Amino acid sequence: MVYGGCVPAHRPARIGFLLSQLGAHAAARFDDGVSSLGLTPQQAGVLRILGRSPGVSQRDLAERLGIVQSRMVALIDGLESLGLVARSRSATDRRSYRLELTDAGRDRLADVRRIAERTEAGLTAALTAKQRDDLYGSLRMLATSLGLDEDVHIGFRADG
Amino acid sequence: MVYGGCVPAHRPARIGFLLSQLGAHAAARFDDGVSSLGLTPQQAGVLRILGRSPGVSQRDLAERLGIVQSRMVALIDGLESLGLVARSRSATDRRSYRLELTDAGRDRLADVRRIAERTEAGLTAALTAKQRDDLYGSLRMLATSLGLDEDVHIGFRADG
DNA sequence: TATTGTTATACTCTATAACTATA
DNA sequence: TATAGTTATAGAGTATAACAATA
Repeated sequence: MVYGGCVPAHRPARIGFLLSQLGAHAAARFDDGVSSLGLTPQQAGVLRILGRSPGVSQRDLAERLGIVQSRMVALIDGLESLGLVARSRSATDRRSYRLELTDAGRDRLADVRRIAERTEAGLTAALTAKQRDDLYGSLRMLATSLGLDEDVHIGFRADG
Repeated sequence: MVYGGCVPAHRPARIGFLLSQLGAHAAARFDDGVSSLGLTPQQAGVLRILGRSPGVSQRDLAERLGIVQSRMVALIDGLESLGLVARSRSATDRRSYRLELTDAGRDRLADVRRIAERTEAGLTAALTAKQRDDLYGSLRMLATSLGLDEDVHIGFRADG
């Protein structure tokens, strides 16, 4: 028995519930933050991926974000009309676009990262630095063991 | 400096993202489970609360679950037609209902708890018992520090 | 006058499938 | 024939606000 004595061997299942509850809360706080930039969490996710992988197509992007191709159209339309993303035709396959951040898009991505760090700080304010690192390690191990991709994130939305 | 050396002092914000990602995954797995019982996660949530607090009104229930009163009507209608929940008029205030589990409802609640434990086991299979307990402690501390209620759970839904 | 439960309506978000242009 | 992008439409889920019965 590894249990330290303060936790019953048949403790009710709570980690799943807490993860779901905290995850919804974290997503809502991030939504609050990017809303102040005039962005949705989905738009922020597109900026993040384009920052790391310039030149991807709408189809690639849709697959990485776990959404349908047809939804990507309006998503990129919006970012393009904000001047944050630019479409150009691929030289090798004229059916597909090369998507890239504009200079303004790179600036906005930096804003998004600041928002993410501020959200993170607000979430974990009650933890010590060691607790934060341990938690990060456990969550990473969980995500890896469950085969969750670094980008794909079906649930990153507001939910109130 | 408390950092152990393996984590940079300016590590990017990831705990919020991981919480949101894992939370969505946990909710989706729980949804899979209760779907096999013919229930939605919301219906399962109602059963859970009624198991602990028999006799509450629809309004109380709506507030605890963080949803609107008007949505509760169809939710209870469904559970009533499944024979899992019973409405009776309150003796002291004939505007409101007393909501209670039926015998079948109690049986189904036991099924839901089994599903929750199975989901939990699947989620945390990669962790040692000590890691599980530490993680549980950290998540509890987070939820408490953020003022998250034990019942209210705006994000417990499918998301695919 | 305020509150519980109810209903009707409208709105948001999303997937599906049909369409075009290129390959 | 298959694929990238596009469009139109329909469906699910939701909140909003007006209503009846009771306090």
